[in-house]
Amino acid sequence: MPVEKRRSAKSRRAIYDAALALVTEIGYPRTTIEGIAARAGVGKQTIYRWWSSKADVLLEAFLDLGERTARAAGQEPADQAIPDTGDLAADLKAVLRATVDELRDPRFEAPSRALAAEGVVDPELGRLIVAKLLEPSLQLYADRLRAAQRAGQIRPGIDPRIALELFVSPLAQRWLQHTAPFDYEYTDTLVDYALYGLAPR
Amino acid sequence: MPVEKRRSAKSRRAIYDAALALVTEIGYPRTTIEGIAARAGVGKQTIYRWWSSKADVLLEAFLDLGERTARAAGQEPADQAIPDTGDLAADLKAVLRATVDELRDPRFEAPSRALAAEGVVDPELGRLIVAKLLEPSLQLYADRLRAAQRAGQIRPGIDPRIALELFVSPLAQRWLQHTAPFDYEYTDTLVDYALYGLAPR
Amino acid sequence: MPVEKRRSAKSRRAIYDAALALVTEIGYPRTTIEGIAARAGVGKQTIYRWWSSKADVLLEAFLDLGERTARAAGQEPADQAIPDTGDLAADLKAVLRATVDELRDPRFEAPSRALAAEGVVDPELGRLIVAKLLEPSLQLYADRLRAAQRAGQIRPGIDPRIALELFVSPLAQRWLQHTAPFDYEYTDTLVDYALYGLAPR
Amino acid sequence: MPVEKRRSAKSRRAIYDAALALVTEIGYPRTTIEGIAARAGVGKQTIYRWWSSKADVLLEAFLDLGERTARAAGQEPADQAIPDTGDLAADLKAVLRATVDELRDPRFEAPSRALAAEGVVDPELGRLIVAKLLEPSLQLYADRLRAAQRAGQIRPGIDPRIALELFVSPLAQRWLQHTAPFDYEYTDTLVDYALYGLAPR
DNA sequence: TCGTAAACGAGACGGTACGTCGCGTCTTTAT
DNA sequence: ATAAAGACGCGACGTACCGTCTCGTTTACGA
Repeated sequence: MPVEKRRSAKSRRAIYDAALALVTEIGYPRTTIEGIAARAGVGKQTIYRWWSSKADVLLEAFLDLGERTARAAGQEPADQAIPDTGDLAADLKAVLRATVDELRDPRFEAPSRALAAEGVVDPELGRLIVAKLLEPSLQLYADRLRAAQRAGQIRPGIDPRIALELFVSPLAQRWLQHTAPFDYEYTDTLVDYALYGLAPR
Repeated sequence: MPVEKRRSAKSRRAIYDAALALVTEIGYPRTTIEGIAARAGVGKQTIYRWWSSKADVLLEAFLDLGERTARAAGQEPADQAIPDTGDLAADLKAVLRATVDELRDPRFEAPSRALAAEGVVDPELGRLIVAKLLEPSLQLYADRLRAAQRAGQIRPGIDPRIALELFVSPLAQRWLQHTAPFDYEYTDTLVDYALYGLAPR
Repeated sequence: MPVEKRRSAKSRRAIYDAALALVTEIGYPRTTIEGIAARAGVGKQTIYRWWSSKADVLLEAFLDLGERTARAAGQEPADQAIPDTGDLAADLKAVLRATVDELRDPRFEAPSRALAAEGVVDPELGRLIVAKLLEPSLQLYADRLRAAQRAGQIRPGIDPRIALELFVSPLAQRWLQHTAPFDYEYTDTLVDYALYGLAPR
Repeated sequence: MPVEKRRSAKSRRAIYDAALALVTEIGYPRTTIEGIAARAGVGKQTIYRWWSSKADVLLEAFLDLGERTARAAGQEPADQAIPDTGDLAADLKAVLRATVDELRDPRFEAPSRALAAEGVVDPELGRLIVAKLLEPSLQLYADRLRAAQRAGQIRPGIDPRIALELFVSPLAQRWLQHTAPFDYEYTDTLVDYALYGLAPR
């Protein structure tokens, strides 16, 4: 990357930090590029030079936050996977409980809501979010479901990419719209319903 | 409503039409109150007098659109319900297919995406949207599921308010994020998975 | 003027005052439209709405200053003329001495230098300055010279519009370029040279 | 000049050419240092290293242009003088006609107007312009007038430094403000008026 | 003859001001 | 008397240049 060579790492850090802080403190709509630049002690042009929009800055800042958090948790970015203890229901419940915790973390809450909202309305950004943020996680679910399928714990005809939506989408939806309690009991229930269905057996 | 007495029905109509048209034509972010006023041939103050924000205008315009559309389809606003032919799967599939059609209608697409996005980020608006737009529909699903429960087609312990999320949320999520095909085959599959679960029976 | 009816007199006054003050205090190049707006307690748009450029603001402010100054001196704007005591040389010397005083007044100095400079480089503005600022004064000189011509104090073939340049232009030029002393002695000399020529009589 | 030893002659040429071309093509205010650097194929720092401002560059570029033009006309830079045929009026008229031609040359017009304007507003630059650009020419007029004085063609008491302003300043003023025709007839008239005065003899 | 230090091109950087857009409020004009 | 029309103070937009500051890369010197 000869183009990026001259890029100032210090400015980039400061911009990420400022963007995340502002979104958390005053909310996404009241966060402005001027505000980010001022808080980061950076010229506006330095932002416009490398990012195309407020949402773009936030997306990268958020991805960076994710990486740093993961690294701080001792994980290499690559070796993430859903545990496979042999008990599919337990494994899924555990992961969803962790997701609940994460979505409630105030450092994540504001930026990810903002990105979700913006992605709904800006198709280009939406595609980026799906590709960089969502897809990797969904892939992990799909992998785990396929393993369960091989182990005979899931019916052979089931499409894992659709199956995972049965618990992932309701969770996302409740979080986005805070329509109802958002807790471990809920996610546990979701897994049970999804695995065993609604109809009598 | 004595306060609303003096309100001009003609202006209101013009404002609704302008708002919906602009959101469809140029998108929500580029739709402005000034633009709506100009297009409606109305003073800005007339908008500010009755609505508190761009989103507020759009929400009411959209509710009005829904009512007019329903009325045009010959239904009284009150007697909407999910059909009950006795075959739960078939009934749900039919309703979801109709939902797919509606969400694809360009007249609905732009405004409802805009509202969904704005609601994620603006809690006050989010509450309004849930209450006025979503809740009524969800109630219909819950009613139908309860009927099925009474008929023994759904296990007794199942909570209908969670159960309905198994097919409604994935649908909503795919539509918001256009992550994958959005068609009848998909909704049919969703109903099957939800009713009969993923695990072998 | 139906268009100007809505114009705020208070803002206009504040803008004129701010513009003149800033040009005097920090100089024309460092005077900015933002600065004027801030000092006047006015939105930038209010300036851009009514004037096309910084120079345009300053020209009008300066014309206004001239009018107010004249009115404060008790004169009606219309009845300005060069005195005619019968002694042409004395009359011209008196007027030029007054001009020297005015050009040295710090309230006039900065704005008029700025306008002169800008007019040299911006033809449109230059035309305005000549028409509104210079031409009226030059006309007075021409009138006085014509009267002298009728009285036989100036040769019949002389073109008054060129003749007046013999003393007016050197004065202006010295002022603009401060090349040399700028005082009563100088202007008196100018009048003598111009009236009686350089060659022996 | 040990300091200037390493200075690149090629860059200097390119910068002069770019500066003059840009001022002519797009005008002084829209000419920028970045623009000059880009057009000259030179880094900005190379300009900042040797000149202190846009005006400074232009002044040197213009002086250089003058030297090159004079050299191209076959003259040594030093032996410029106003001809002395014994007929003062004729000599002055001839020189002023040449000045008219030069001031109309488009290669000179734009840069010299720009410098004149900037010099009015920037005292430091104004002093430089007077010293390097104007003073030498004025000195030639003063010399010629003194010679005429010695020859008895000008009254003994006349101050040549003021006398020359009678025709030089009006010419400069008309050119700066294009208030009126700028031609041979005008300059001839100026010389006549200046030499023989306005009053009857 | 070859290092080495300068000058160089390129262009990122922290800034300031630009001229525009839209906000929400307030005032005027014309029904 | 009630709106439309639109001026107002304000704040942010995205852009253009400013003058400073690294970056490698020539380039010409003097050791």
